[in-house]
Amino acid sequence: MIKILIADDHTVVRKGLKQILIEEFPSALIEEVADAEELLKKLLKAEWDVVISDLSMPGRSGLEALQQIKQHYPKLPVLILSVHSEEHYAIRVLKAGASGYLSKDSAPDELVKAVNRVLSGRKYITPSIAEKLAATLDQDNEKSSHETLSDREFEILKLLAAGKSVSDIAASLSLSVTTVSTYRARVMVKMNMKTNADLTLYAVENKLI
Amino acid sequence: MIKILIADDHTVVRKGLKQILIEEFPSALIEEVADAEELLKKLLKAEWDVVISDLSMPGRSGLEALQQIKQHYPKLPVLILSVHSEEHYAIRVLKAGASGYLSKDSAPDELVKAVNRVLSGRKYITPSIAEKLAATLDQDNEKSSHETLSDREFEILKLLAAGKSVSDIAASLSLSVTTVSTYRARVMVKMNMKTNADLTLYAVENKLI
DNA sequence: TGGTTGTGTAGTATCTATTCTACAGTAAAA
DNA sequence: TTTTACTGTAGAATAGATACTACACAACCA
Repeated sequence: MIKILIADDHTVVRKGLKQILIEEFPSALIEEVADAEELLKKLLKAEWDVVISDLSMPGRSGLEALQQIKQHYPKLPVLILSVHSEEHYAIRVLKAGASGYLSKDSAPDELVKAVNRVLSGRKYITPSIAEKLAATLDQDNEKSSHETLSDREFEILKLLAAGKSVSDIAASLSLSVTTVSTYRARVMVKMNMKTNADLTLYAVENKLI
Repeated sequence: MIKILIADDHTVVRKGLKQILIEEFPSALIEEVADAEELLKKLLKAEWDVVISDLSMPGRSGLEALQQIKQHYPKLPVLILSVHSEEHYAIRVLKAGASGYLSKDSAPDELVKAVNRVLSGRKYITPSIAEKLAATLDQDNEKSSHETLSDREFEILKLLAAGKSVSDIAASLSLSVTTVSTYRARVMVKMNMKTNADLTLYAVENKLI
């Protein structure tokens, strides 16, 4: 029996995914969790064949969760689901060890295809992601400046661009304010910017927010 | 029998919504469409008790669709669903005639509550939206909100939106920092905003910078 | 004409952010 | 395999921003 674990903070999305999967895998055992914490707990309690997880969840982010999963269960295939278009995340996510990246507006049969594929131990890469992958191999210099940021820095960039205060961010990520400020400073240097408004503008232009 | 029509371009979301509604209204007839075009077609073909529609769909937007629906079927209740937080859309959507506004991460029972409510002919307004509504009543809504600002306030708005710091502005205008801060606070109140990022976004949208 | 509202301006106390520095772990390079 | 570069993290001292309150003056309207 196939065991599938779904992690997403939106009930609607969880129900939808479950429905789609049940139709394709009637005999599968499918369970849901609403955040990264629960996800990690469930992994401890039982063995799973595949995890389908949202990228943006409250508390620990999906990316962090993914890294932890990969550390403890390197063989467990994880499919990452995201509201963001592939452009800005796919590569990052795959590098972190995901077996595939799907945007939330993918067709159901793409989901099914992806699940089947990762169940057989392979990766699920869409042609357009493959292209991006190839591109990053060629010239690393052509990439947009935010791609030179570390995961954490990128996370901070988005939050700042969206208008969150340094201390809010620190609180929500359980970091010290000064840490967040340090990230901010590094982002500013790397991206050659000075103010949060620059970040906001950049984020708008590049559809990061 | 209750007849519910769901419009959303994401299959996952449609399935999820349907699932939630079926659990609450087992005898209801629930159909789905994937875009505004189809939605309008379905409305022609049959009578519905409530429409639940996404705001952002390919082609014609949900807002446009809503306006057309309200023109032809003023009595048909429409619940608008959105990925955006209430802040920037709720009021606009309600003004266009929607019976309610729900963000996609609302809990399922909020959806059910909303549906029950609009089925009984009333509107579904969350407390926080109600507050926003009340706030906009006082204000002069004909002109864009920055026109209600005094000259000095507007000046500050532009400088802040461009990323200048409060103390830079104070220095360049030979004012006390606290004075500039006070202007900023007044701008925020008048424009119903919270962060400098909001100002930047507003300024970009309205081509002020 | 006298009350009310909007505007320009600040001070004090407090909260928030930044700078500069540091350190450990890891990945990459020599 | 040593060295170097980058990343994640934070503290102490300092700089910067905000809330709250206040006040004068002009305009408006009753």
